[in-house]
Amino acid sequence: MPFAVTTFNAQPTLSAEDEAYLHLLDAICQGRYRTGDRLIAEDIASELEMSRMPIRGAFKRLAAEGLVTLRPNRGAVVSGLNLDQMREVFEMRSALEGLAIRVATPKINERHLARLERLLDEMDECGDDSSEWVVRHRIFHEYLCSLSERPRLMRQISALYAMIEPYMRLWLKHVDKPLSAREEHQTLLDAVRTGDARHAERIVCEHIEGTVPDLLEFLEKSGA
Amino acid sequence: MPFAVTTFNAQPTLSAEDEAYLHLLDAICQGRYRTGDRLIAEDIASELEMSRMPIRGAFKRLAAEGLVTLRPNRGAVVSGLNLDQMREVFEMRSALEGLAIRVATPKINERHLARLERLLDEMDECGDDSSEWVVRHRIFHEYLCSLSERPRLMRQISALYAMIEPYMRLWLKHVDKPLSAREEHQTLLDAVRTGDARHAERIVCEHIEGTVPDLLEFLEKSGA
DNA sequence: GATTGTGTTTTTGGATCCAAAAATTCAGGA
DNA sequence: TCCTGAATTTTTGGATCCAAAAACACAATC
Repeated sequence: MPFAVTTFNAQPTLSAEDEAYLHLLDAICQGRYRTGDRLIAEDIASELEMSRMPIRGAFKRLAAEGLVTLRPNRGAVVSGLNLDQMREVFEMRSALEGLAIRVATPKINERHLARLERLLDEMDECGDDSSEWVVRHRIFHEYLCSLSERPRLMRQISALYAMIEPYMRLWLKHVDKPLSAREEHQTLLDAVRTGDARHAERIVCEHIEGTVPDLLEFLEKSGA
Repeated sequence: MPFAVTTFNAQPTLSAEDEAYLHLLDAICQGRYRTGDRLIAEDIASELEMSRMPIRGAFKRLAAEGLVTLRPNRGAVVSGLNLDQMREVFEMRSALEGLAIRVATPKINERHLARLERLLDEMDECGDDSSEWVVRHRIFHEYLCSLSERPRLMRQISALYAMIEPYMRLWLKHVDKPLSAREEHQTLLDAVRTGDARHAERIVCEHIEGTVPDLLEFLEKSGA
């Protein structure tokens, strides 16, 4: 039984805690659990058919990422972001994605660019399904950042994106996404293509910070 | 018993897990646990006179911060940083502290500046005690960053500093700290004083990135 | 009707227990 | 002597158990 085994067990049977973590992460990102919701370990445990223990572990991980808040003896609640915190997260995203793109730019070749173009096309292709657009938008940004080959930086960027994802979803469900979206991303790719790292960095920063006012205005009106 | 109580219990009896976390964080930052050391939950549990459970929680928190690595079924080891990872952490520090200082600059008044000057003096005062200098250096940087009033950004910066602290300690124990240190920090404060946020940002970035080559060279030679 | 106090239920944090995985030891063979 | 591999010991991840804290319900009082 030489190599068939490894080919088969491609999924290395993720632990109960991983399963719980993924489940909760997904539910929060999709907005199934909302800001302020209390997460009751026991309920989730029986829902996933495991004991309360791995759930506790998952809570801690989520708390470390800032997605839930852990009050001593009072359990976990979904954190959510108020307007100030939202601004803060976008500022951090801007700084870190800027860095990622700056580092990535000199490493990017034609193959990468072709793939990035394709990811942009795929964003366009999802038409009115704004939820799907958010998913693909994230994939585009994360793939671009990943070309920096900075794992720790990547993890941080992903964590930040997870926090804003439910709000992005909410926003784009209720307003049309700015027509400039495709254009902006295209501009970004063009900047990357020229190989001017600092320039590309500036473009992402502007791109990210540019969406903040509109998003905040929407959230303010919808009384989040 | 109106107010005496609250005055008394200023320390809200931190949980077993918090205690474990703080103990381990301290031990790692001080270099008492070294890169690659296996952390055996049971040993630490009996050392701190508690069960293995809160230790496991602390491991998870440390893993989320990147200070330890958790291999499935094979426990926790102190992560440490190789040269590439070191570079990455400094890049991230540069981006995030740059952001913090940029946000902080317009909020800084004379009182803050006086305090910052005093913190610089305190760094000078510790003479040859390089370990103490590292502590005060961190306090200076973190106080300056904290003036940005961005809690999430602060936590991230602290986590990054925790990772490099043992190496800073090692470095400054074996080489004299650059005489330019005081000068550089003074330049930074001067920049902040002018109120030019972007300029101050550039100065911190240069300050942080400037220490990387020397530190890396030292670590390379000492074969870390 | 609002408020306070008390007794009950829920939920949490931590301890202990157990099975499975990994490390370690050690005996036998090249 | 140096490998190899089975038996033993550690160590881990998860389940269950228990005491203490918090939430809840509800009756008595103002």
